[in-house]
Amino acid sequence: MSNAYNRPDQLSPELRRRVLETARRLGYPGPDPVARSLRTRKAGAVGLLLTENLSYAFRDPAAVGVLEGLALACEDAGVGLHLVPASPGREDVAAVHRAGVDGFVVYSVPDDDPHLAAVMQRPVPTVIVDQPRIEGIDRVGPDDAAATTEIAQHIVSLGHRQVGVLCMRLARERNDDFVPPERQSSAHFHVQRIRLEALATAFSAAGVDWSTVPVVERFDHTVDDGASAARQLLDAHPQVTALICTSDILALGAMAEASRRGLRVPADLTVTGFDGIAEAERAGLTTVHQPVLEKGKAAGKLLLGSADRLAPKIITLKTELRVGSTSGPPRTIEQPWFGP
Amino acid sequence: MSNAYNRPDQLSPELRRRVLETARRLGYPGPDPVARSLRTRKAGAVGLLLTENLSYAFRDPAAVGVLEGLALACEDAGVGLHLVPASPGREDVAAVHRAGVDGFVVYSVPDDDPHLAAVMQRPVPTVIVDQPRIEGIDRVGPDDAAATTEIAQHIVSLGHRQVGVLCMRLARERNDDFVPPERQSSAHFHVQRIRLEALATAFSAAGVDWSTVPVVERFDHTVDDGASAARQLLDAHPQVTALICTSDILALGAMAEASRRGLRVPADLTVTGFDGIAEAERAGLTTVHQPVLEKGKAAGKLLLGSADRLAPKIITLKTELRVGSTSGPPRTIEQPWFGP
DNA sequence: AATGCGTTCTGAACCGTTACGGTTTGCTCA
DNA sequence: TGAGCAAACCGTAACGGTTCAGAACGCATT
Repeated sequence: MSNAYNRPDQLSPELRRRVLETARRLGYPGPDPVARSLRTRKAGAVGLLLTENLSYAFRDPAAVGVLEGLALACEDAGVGLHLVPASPGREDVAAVHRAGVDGFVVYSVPDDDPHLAAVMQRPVPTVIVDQPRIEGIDRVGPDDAAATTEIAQHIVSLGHRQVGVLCMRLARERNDDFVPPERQSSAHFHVQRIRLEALATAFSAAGVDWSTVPVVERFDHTVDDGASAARQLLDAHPQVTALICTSDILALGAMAEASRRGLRVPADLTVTGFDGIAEAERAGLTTVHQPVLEKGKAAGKLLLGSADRLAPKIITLKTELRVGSTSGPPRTIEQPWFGP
Repeated sequence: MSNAYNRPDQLSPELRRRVLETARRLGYPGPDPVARSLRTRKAGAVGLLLTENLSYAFRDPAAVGVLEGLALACEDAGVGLHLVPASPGREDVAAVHRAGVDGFVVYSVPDDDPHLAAVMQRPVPTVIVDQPRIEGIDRVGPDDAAATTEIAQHIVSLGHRQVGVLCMRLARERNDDFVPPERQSSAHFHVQRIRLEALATAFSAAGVDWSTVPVVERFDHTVDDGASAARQLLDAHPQVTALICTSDILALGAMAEASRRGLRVPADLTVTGFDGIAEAERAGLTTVHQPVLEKGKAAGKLLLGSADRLAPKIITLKTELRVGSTSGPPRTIEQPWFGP
């Protein structure tokens, strides 16, 4: 039976024909994939865990890039891609347990997420993209600290000393507001924490007191949120000359807000992003480009090829600072009352 | 064992504790999802078949909307979404057979696709989104003929008689060129065929000889392809006053090409789209809006709730003609040599 | 003490497939 | 004619759960 379908060489064409013919007559729909999976111990699918409304996942070009790369790798290997439902609010981990997959790719998840814990319990290989970084688990992502340092030094070298930061979600609890120092250092979203730390280090080295640098956080990740974050920051700190954003999406929002206020970029305000999405490129945004498609592809290949590997593998992706037309020297502050 | 995990009420807390304790000591990773699926005959996932490079699927906002809606429905039901690898070129149908899913959603597939045939052979419920329309199978989608007729009548009533059409892929074989009549009527992509037929009918009724109307096809579905299609059409038929596109993406490309040529929209050229994606809305495109998110959601709900339903269900979505700033009366043709 | 009843616990059957190894068949060659 | 051997065929045992029937047990009632 099985042979007739999967191993034509094991039986004569005549028998095969007969078997298939009667199978058809009996209305046999072909081998059951689940039973096959049980027997062969291969599910033929990789699971993708991302704790995020799928809505946002699909809307964020960087996330789409990763997804696309992963899908490409799966396609090559002929395995399916199983999206595990795990929206931020949901504590129900059953979906992770239920998923019939040969491995998991974890993307953009806070390090204290229960879904992550559930994944780690499953006896299948796991690859983490970007975050969180966990000891002994395969990981693919850029060197966020180095890349962020590069961008910070670019800003510093232009002469900026009054800067502000727009960042993405730092923890599972929503905080659409300024970020106190302890929340920065205890952020559960690893990538954001690393980037903030790198900024702190770089600016401190340049003589800027980091505790005076305003950092505004947004839970959701849309251009509009970037704009509102910029508004909140600039309302409270109109003296800042550069807005460093931890993503291009936020940066695009910041630019929209700048133009709304009549601020010229970069003459009045420098804006930088992170990721290097196409839209940012078109807008001439100064940003750090990272190869998102490659990231997803690498994750898929790593996972699919991870059979009987001993040491965990870490893949660090190349990033590149791309200086666009949104960064320049700070405006000279007119101080007429101190004038000659 | 099983009870300890899934039916705590069936045994004493003491025994449950002991069972779980020894399970942990033995390093038991929890019930195997595949074995469970085999026994319960529920895979806990729905398959999504779309014969398209995932790349394009993710790039097309209309497709993303459908995907998102479907993901939402899956999330609600706590089931996974299994993306079946099936790029256009690939004849390998094994992935469909291998997928451990409780049902399939088929989206944007030509009616002669082998993957579709494979899906139909599987003894699980299937829902088709948009196309192809198949007798006896659940379907969710708009009334393409009616919506297209509406837009055609809009164009006609504005006074246009010299029109051109830009359409998406009509068959599995690539044809980035003008479309002869027989290819139009035999198109394997049902939605495109219906729309072309509706246009033919509407314009014929308005006294336009459809066989003289140029139709240009593009295999890939990007803004750039829309632009190149418009270029090809306008180069050969500079007299057309309206470009009807079967998708917003193509229409956006057409507008880009119009501006490249120095044609004012709508003064010199009317452009219309189809879908009502956000980007089109922003551009003020005259288009037919369809609720893509609802479409995906409806498909998911239909599939998940299709147990023991007898008659196939057809859900027809509301569409709405949205007249924007890209359609207007045709330019008056200057014919100096026939002047008074 | 025997009976009845309700709860907790145990064991075996079953889900549909593939892997494995043993048996049959058919052929060649001494 | 029969040994030797390869190809073709077939039967059976897992894979790891869930389910369900019935055994064992504890307690109250007759």
